[in-house]
Amino acid sequence: MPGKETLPVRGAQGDLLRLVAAGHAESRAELARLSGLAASSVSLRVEELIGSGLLVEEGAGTSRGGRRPRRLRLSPRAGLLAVADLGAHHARLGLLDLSGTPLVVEERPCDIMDGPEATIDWMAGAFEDMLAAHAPPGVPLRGVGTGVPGPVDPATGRVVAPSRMPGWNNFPVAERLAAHFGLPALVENDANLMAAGEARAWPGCETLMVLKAGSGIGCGVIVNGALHRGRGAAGDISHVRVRSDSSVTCSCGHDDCLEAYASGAALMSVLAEQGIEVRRPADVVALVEDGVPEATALVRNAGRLIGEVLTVLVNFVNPDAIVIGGGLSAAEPLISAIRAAVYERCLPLATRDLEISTTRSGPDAALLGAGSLLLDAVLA
Amino acid sequence: MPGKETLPVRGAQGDLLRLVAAGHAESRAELARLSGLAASSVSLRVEELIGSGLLVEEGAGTSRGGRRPRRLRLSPRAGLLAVADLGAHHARLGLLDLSGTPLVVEERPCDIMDGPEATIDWMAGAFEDMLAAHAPPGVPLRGVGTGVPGPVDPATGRVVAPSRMPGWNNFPVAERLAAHFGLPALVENDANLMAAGEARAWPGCETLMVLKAGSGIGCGVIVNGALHRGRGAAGDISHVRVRSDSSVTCSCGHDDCLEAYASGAALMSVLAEQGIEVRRPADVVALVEDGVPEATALVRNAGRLIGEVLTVLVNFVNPDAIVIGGGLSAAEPLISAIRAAVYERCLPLATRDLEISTTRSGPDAALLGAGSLLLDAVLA
DNA sequence: CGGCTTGTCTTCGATTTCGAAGGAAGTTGG
DNA sequence: CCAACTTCCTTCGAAATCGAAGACAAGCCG
Repeated sequence: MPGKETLPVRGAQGDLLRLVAAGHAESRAELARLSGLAASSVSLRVEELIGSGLLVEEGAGTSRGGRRPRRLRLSPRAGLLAVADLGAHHARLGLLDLSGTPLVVEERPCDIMDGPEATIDWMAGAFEDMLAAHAPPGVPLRGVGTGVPGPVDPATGRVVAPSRMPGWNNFPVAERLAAHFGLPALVENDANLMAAGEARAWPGCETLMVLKAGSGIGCGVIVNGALHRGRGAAGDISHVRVRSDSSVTCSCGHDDCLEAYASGAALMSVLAEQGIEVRRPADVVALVEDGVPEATALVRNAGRLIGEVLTVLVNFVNPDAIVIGGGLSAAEPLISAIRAAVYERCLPLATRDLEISTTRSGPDAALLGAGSLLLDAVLA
Repeated sequence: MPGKETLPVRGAQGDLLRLVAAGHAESRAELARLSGLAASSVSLRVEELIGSGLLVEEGAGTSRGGRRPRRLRLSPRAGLLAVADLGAHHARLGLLDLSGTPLVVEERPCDIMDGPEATIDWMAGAFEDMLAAHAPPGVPLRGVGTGVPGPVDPATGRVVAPSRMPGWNNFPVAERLAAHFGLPALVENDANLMAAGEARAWPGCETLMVLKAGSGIGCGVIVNGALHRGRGAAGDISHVRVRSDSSVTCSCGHDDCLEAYASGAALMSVLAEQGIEVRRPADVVALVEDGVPEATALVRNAGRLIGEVLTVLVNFVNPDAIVIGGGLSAAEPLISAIRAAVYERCLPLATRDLEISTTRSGPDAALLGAGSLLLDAVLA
């Protein structure tokens, strides 16, 4: 009976379970090092966790010069997480086991303009479909989480002043989800989720900036290994004023915001003015790959503007890496223009070991991040 | 015999001592809440710490509705810290007890241009003078720390690529100090020390940006209550490109750095060109207070430029407060120009509860910060 | 004043954790 | 191949920690 009841989240067992689930530890020895507990205590608790079916021993790890460790994993039967990443016109949805490994990921069309009530109902229905189709019998759902394309107040789980989500302002999304499933629920900005997901793919990097370049421009920040939320808007770079000859007024009311020049939406509207039909950021990438000069020039300029904004932040934050994801990140000229700007203008101390590259987690980064953060809520 | 021997830094006693020393806890009950230990265990360990003369009970605190707590303090006889803040032409030096309370603070002229060897010898001599004059007999020195006006590699305690400290590059300052006194030693950038010092004066603020506006422009960042060091240059804002009509080349080799327009040094050189004699940032403040229009306009412009740079960082980091210190911070027009720029251009979510004001810890902020950080080294 | 509530601190048996010692299972290097 | 070393994991008595119960000391309030 693998933990149909509540999970052991308190005390030493909970600590050890968290370390394994978060992917920080894979063996009793590692658990001892990271938890600060004595090796003997770790063995005792791990034996109990295996006994209750939450952990499983799975083969041997690689030796570090001595006896090989016996690898520990979270049992796939310990529970499931249902996660989603809401976009403007479609959503990715997934089921993960408690170690964050996806069982199934789907993309379905939806429309957040229908408002929060309808969208949450739709999402709940989609989750139930997926559970019916893919969840092994007897494995309980432990938590639900979703990303939204707007700022979220970390204290309340409410969406706050979202520019692309009319009708959602101050709606208690997390509360509703929690009530519907009777489970811990998580709501977080989509770029923040991407950052949390990437963080697991960049071991050794304590400080990370993860840029989401899609229709909008978002950024998530990992500081000291943890997501930095600030007041819910942390990581915002879209409304930074950029140096420009012309003058464009942004939806926020100010002039010359980065978003008005370098977001996917801005690029698409310029292309449309030139009579080139594009519907999504991926179409822009396709134009660039086809060598359409107008598109390439636009994308390169967007990269330069983004890079100039990043220089300020790189000097200030000194990240270990900048990760670029989102629909536009597949466009090479964007990446190279960002790299050029950052390496040219930043302090040598800040760029000496700085890596700038595209996502390692791919399109599921946000779902993985939702799993990672949701785990903290489930095991707490 | 109040702990002439080594301090108990390991295990529960160490944890409790740290909590009291850092100012987080003042009673057994608070210690129990913050340490996670059972109240009974806390009482046992506290009794031992009092027995060994490290803690003292000092009167009663204020009731929170029930019995009044018996206040705990670090014994003034538990030990001393010697701390310094090196500037270009003068240094502040102080002796603190282990709870960070200053016994004595002095300002002495010195010249870091004499190079690291001479300066460290000078500092050691000054510390020994002060100890002889002010240290109660039998109270041991537990650690030594200093701030320097340049970046410091957090891993090695070496000064790295300092623009205003020729001869210091890569010099192992911390190592030398530690060797000279045979004690834990700390070396840190001066703005970072200011930030660590201010952090203790802003309880409830998890994320803080502390600007040091003096001859140069520095900034220290507190994220989640801890100093964010990055690669040693974190918090740098002096080499951000600003929007400007003219074009000035900075010492870093790039054009139009903030430092070249808004630092105290830059203001002084402009005033000098106009035939107005000034020798230190305080003289600029005096001119502003005397209503000299050239000085006021210059300072206000500097504030605007600094504020525009801060807008980017406020949107990104979402600090709870921006604290402005350093020699120029006494100039009202600087503060109000910074406020105007930040409140005008930042996202409402980021500025809603943002406080922008001058230092609460005053001119000793850096010394207090050195004490705070040094404590971690001493109790570790 | 005397209950009532809230919060602080101690006592003591039950439980958990520690740490030293040792066995198990590898790697490294003659 | 064997000896020396490393790392991983378990065993078992000693020591620290927990937590429930209660004494103690206030503030609150009629």
